[in-house]
Amino acid sequence: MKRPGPHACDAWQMLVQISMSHRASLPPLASELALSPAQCHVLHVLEPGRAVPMGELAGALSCDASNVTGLVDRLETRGLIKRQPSAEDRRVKVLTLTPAGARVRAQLVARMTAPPMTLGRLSPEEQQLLVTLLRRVLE
Amino acid sequence: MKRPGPHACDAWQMLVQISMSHRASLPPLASELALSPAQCHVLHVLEPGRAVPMGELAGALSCDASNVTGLVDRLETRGLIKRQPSAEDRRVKVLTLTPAGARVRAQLVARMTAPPMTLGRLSPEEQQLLVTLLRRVLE
DNA sequence: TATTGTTATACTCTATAACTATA
DNA sequence: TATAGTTATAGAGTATAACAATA
Repeated sequence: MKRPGPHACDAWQMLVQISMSHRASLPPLASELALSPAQCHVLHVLEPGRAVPMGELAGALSCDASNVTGLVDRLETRGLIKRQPSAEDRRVKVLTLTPAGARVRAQLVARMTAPPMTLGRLSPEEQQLLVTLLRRVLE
Repeated sequence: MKRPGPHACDAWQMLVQISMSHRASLPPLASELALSPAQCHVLHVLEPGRAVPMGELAGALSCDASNVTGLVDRLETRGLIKRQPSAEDRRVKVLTLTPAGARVRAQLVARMTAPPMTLGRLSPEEQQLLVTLLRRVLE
């Protein structure tokens, strides 16, 4: 892979700016769904139909495994996710969304991805272009 | 202002994706500087040379004022920021970075905005274009 | 022996409610 | 009377270290 390139810093700096303001927008959004920001992050990682080992979740959240135990406890108590021992390796427990959890996650994603009005400053063609560029950055 | 537009959802969805993965990257980065993610957010808001009232910080973080008190307490104890009563309204306390705080913030911003290799997938011209588009979305 | 997840502990983050000082 | 910030309190988020079960 090539080096990031001359304008990569500028571009990334703005993406970081967006990320930080997105971080600030999460608490009120989470509050509407009676979730914490951390719980939102868990639900965002747990895509419907996917079974995620607890250790993998810890990796996705960049947090300690002991922390995941507590997060999962609370979400499981609320009936949004469930944990089951893995068939192959019985040390592992895999997480899946419950139907209720999938509904809450859908609401979460819908609100989280409601585009801000400022995107309207770009023409449809420019928006399409932005999508194309970001898609390549994300893979 | 116009409505967001047809491709705004796609674009914003990808920006959210970037934001969530950026959220996951913050804990290890913060840890290197012996900070918490919340403290990083405070330092990020406190640009060098700017005096920010505590209430304004609470707004920028979307959190309660009582929470800001604790965050500021700990950062002040570490000598990274200082709070002073405002001259105009003595109920208000304004926050500024100390020289040490400015240095830590500079390190933080430098590491936070180190562009990921994936930006190298775009040509310099495309990176420039991305910068232009994002700048207009950000204002 | 090494690894996955849990528990115990301690500290930080966070909101709510009551309070103080100022306007 | 209203507002900015603090304090007290309680619960959630988080890491470290010790532990249990499994590999």
